[in-house]
Amino acid sequence: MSAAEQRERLADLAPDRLEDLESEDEADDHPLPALPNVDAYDEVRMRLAPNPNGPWHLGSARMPAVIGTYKDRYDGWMLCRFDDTDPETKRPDLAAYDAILDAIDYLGFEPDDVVRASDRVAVYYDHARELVELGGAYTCSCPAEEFSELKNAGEPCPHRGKDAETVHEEFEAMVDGEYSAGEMVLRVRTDIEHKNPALRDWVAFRMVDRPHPREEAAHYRCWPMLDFQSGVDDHLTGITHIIRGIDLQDAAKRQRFLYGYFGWEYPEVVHWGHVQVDAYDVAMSTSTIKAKVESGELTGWDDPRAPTVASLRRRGIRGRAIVEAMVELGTSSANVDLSMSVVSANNRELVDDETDRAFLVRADGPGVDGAVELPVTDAPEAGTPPYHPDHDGRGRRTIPVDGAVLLERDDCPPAGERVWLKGLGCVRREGDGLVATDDPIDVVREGGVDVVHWVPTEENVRTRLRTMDGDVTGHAEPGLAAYDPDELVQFERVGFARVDAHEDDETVTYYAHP
RNA sequence: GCUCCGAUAGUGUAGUCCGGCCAAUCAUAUUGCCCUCUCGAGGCAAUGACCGGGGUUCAAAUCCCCGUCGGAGCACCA
Repeated sequence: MSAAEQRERLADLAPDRLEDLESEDEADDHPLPALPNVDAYDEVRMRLAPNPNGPWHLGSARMPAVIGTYKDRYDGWMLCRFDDTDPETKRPDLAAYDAILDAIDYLGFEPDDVVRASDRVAVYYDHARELVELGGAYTCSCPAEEFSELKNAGEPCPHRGKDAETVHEEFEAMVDGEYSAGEMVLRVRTDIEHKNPALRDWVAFRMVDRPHPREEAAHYRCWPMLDFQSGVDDHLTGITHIIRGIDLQDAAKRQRFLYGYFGWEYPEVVHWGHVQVDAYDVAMSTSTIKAKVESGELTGWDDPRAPTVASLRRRGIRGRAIVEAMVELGTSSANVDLSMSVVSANNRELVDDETDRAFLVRADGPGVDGAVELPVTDAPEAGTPPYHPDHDGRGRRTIPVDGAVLLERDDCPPAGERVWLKGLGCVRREGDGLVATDDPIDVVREGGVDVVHWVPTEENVRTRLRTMDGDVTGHAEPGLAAYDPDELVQFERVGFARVDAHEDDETVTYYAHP
C-alpha cells in the first residue's frame, strides 16, 4: 500500500488520527515552530522594527530571517517600520535607513510596506490626547530619580491626581515644545502598586532638545517612547504577531494597559533570546562597531573583521546561508550562540558547485610563511587544471610556466624530494630549482607525493586576500584578472573568496571560508 | 531589593503541551578510513547531551516541588 493509499484508508477508519498525522507532517517540514493562534486571524501580519541608528550587525539579521520565513510560510504580510523616535541616545543614522533595506533585500526578503515612526508623530499625539481624555495618562514633572523612588515604594507622585484640564494643557505645551528635556513627561496611569515595578506608570512621551536628523521630523521636541509608539503602531497597522527580543518581555505587559484604555486586542507575541556569534573579537553592538569604524580600527562597516551583514556580504556569503542558520536557531527565549561554521557550511553548499577554482600562492600575512621562487626545467609550457574538479565540461585553465614558479614555503619540497604541481605534473627538488620528472599520477596516490598549487613567477596577478585575521598578500594565476568584481572563486587549498576589485597594482579579494 | 523568563552533546536543534515507540533526532564540529591532481566536494564510521536533588507513576527528557546556574526588566534607550 502506498503512503497515499494508507492515508486514504486511515481517513475512512479514523479521520481524527489522520489529522494528527498531518499536523505532525507539517511540523516536520518547518524548522521554525508554528506561530501561536494563527487560525484566529485572516492574515498573519508581522513587522520588522529596526532602529536605524546604524547598519545592521549579524544579530539584526535574525529579524528578517525569521519573520520573513514566517511571512513566506503563512503567506502573510510584513511591514518594515523604522522605530526612529530617539534623536538623542540612539540617534538615527541617515545612511542606515537604506542600508537596512539593502540588507533585507540581500537576505532575500521584501517588506510589503515601509514606514518611519518619525513621520507619524502627529498620529501618536492624537492617541495621547485620546488617552488623556480617557483618564489613562497624566503629565508629570518629577525628576526621574524622585519618581523612581516613589515608584519603587509603590507610592503615587503628586501629579497623578491632576485634573484632566491641566493634563491636557500641559501635554499641549509639551507638543508645542514649551519644555526642555527632563522638565515634563506624559505617563500612562497603570497600577502604581503593581507587584512588578517595571510596569508602574511608565513614560509615554518625553522632551528631547536635539532636533531629529531627518529634516521632515526636525521640528518635533516631544517624542513618544517605544512602548507607546510601537503599541499604537502595531494596532493601527493590524499586526497579528510580534516577534522580538527578551529585552522587550515587559513591553507587552506595559502596552496591555494602553490597549486596555483603548479597548484594543493585543497581538500574539513571541520573545527570543540574544544571539551571539562566535568567531568575532568585536562585540556585536551597533555602538561598539560604530566607534571602531570611526576610529579607523575597522576599515568600514563591511570590514571582514566586523560582525555585520555588510561584511558577510562583501566576503561573498549568500544571504540565504545566513537566513538558514538564523532559522535553525529557532525562537527559544534562551540565549543562543550562532556558530559561524554553520553559516560557512550553508554557504559552501550553496556556492561550491558553481564556483571556479584558481591558484593563489600566499606570500605574506598572518599565518603565512612566505613564498619561494624556483626555476623549473624540463616541464611542459603550461599547466591545465580544470575550472571545477567535478565538471570536466567546463574546461581547463591554462597557466604558463615560463621557466620559474612560486610555491608557498610550506609546500616547497626539500632537496631530492618530489612534489606534484597541480595541473602540471611531478617535479623533483634539485639544488635551488625544480626538475620535471616523468612520474605518473600514481605517485600521488601511492607514493605520498603532495599535490600543491603554484603560479608562474613572471605572469601572475598580485592579489590581496582580506581575511578576518588581517590581510594576506600573494600572487594568483593570470586568469584571476578576468573575473568581474562580485564573482566568487575558490583558491585551491586556501578557501572561497569573492573578487572585490581590480586595482592598478593588485586585485583585492575577500575571504569567505574554507 | 522587586518582577519575569530559561536550562537536551563544543554549537544549534527535534522530542516536553497530550509520560511509554527516547539506551534521545538532524545539522554543524572534531577524529579516523575510503575516494579525489585542493586542506573543497562526495561516501563510511567514531566521538559527544536530557543542570542537580526529591516527589507522582507500572513507566519521567516529558508532570510536580526544591535547589543551582544563566538571562531579562524595574530608563525621560530601542
